[in-house]
Amino acid sequence: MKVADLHPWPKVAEEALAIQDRLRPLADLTSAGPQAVRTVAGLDVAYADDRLAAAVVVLDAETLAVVEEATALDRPGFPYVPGLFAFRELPALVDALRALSVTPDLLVCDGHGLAHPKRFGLACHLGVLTGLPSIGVGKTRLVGDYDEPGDERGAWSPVGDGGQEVGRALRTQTGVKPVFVSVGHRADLDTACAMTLRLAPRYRLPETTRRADHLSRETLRAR
DNA sequence: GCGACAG
DNA sequence: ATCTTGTCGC
Repeated sequence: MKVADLHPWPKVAEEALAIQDRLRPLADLTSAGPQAVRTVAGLDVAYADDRLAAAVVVLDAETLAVVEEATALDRPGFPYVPGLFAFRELPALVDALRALSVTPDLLVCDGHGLAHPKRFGLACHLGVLTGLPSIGVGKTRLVGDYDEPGDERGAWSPVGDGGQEVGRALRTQTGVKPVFVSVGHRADLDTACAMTLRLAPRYRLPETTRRADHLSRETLRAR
């Protein structure tokens, strides 16, 4: 699929923050989620020494069967800084997406979207660059406060920050720690949570990110 | 000054 | 993210 050219890549935090400020207005945080989601893409990155491997796995949203996979190798071009995480993984993720022959209906990122200190996490950034609906599903909280959701699968509680609901702590499996869902681009929070639940019928994390996680690791091993 | 801090 | 043995449970 086609992805817009990346903006000049930042070298230091100051430049990265400026880019987030410039792109933030482009994120669509109010549209209803996509009406017909037939394919969903999961993205993840694995690290080893001074290398990293990005993987994208497209699944049939109905059967969760794999439709297509793509990977890309890269070197970390930016240090890990909470809040600027996207600048570390985006180049490789975009390369992997470009190698895809199909254009997925939704992107499921491992990390946050709106639930970010500047309201522009990886999911928002990737959504803006691709123009595709995207959501963020993180394993741990980055910002905000929340009450522990009920113990049953499907239970959730709002994650509030600065007086607004930036995401939700969603229990995808009974008795298991919740995941943190937030809007990225062109998708509403209800749809994001519904999709996350559909994608996680058996495990805590959605099949999309589980599949992408495995693929990124084996890509690294295969060198 | 003291914590908190996606992956 | 990654470094790592055993252990509890379905």
